[in-house]
Amino acid sequence: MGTQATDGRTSGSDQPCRPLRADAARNREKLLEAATEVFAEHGTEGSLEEIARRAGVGVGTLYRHFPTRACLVEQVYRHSVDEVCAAAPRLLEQLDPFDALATWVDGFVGYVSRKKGMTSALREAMGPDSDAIFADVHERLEGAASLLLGAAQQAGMARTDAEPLDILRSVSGMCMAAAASQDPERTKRVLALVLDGLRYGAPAAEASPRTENLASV
Amino acid sequence: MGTQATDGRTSGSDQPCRPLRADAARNREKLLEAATEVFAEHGTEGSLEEIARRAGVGVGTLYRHFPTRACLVEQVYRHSVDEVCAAAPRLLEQLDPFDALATWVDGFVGYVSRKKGMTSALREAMGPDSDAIFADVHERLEGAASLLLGAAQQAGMARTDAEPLDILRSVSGMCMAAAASQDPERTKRVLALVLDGLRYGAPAAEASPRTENLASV
DNA sequence: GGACTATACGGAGGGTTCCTCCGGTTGTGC
DNA sequence: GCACAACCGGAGGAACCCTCCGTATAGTCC
Repeated sequence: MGTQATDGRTSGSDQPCRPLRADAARNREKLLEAATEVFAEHGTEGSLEEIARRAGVGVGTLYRHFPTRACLVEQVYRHSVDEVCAAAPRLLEQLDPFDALATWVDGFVGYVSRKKGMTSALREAMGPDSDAIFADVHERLEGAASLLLGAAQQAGMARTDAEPLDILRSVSGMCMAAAASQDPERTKRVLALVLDGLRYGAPAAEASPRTENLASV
Repeated sequence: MGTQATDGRTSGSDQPCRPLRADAARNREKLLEAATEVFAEHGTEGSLEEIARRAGVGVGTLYRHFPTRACLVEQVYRHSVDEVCAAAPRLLEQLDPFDALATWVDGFVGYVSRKKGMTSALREAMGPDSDAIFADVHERLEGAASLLLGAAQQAGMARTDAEPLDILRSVSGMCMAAAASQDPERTKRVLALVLDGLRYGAPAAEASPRTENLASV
């Protein structure tokens, strides 16, 4: 559930201040989860009191951890990215390289749709400061994609002329378009298409499409 | 002040229902103006009560005319487009073709910066229905630009290989970038640059840049 | 194990905004 | 000039925002 890299303080500053007290850390985690839910349902404008309620915590606690709505949005966003990135090496241990890639991409779709209004909310609230966040996130996502694609390529299960950014771009682009047309079925179809395209022309090609067996969203 | 094409009912449906009563029409207009102001100042999330207050009208009246925030945003948006489009032929009567074009583009800058958060607010609130609005608006804007550019080209005052969409795209793109960098001076400079570029290579070229005398925003 | 303190918690409360509802007012057609 | 449909205003209940402070507890030192 929790990712190992998320027990930092509220802000991005990495000053070595004393770690959170146990109960505080617990509540922080619960708040983050509740906020993820609420933002997914109602967008970034969802009620903060609702979030506190779902986390089983008073509003005061919420405000102490995240003094600002933007601050909360940022942390939820980072948390979401953490999870996606952390999944990459884990999947690689459990599945064969191509399936790992396919499953990861499926998770990435979830990430993209969850982050829906977050980026614009962040950009609006933090101005130019947001650039640093996005740059960081971008880099980490590319790293994860690179890891998986590289493995699939080395195993001869993905064409060698594809690049990590190709995947990120095409998938996130697809999600935007699909979100606009409100059609989850289409998302699935196009996703399968991209993945098959990725495999097409790979050295070890017995390219019978079998991208159906994704864990569905 | 009012544009001739704006006395329609609240929604986009063009059913020929009886015209608004005189006082209602007045109030509608006042509300639209107030909303334009408030949205420009505080974005699409500006207070509705504040809008009613500025229009010198009760909230009830506001809600009767515009049952939904999205509805109000849409009308303000359309109203804004109406004004920009209606200005084109008028300018063409009053000024020489190139000055008309330059002045219009200057007004267009105002429009772009005013519409700041509106498009995303609309898209969010109305989903796929918003596409029709944007298509319509897009077409009308291109029509206006085409009228002015055509005239300038015929008069030999603008290069002939430019197209209306070039202007719309470059100017609105410029505005976004400029808005991000919070620098109105830069906007002016870049705008002058675009306009001079438009004139460069025109048949009747005594191309001494004189794009300074724009009515400033 | 017990006591002490920095840290964290909860929720009451004052202010703002949202939206609805209905009694009173006014424009319009006859 | 009259009657009525159309319109107006703003009170009021609900939801939300954010702050503040008395209370509870985790961590530490003896």
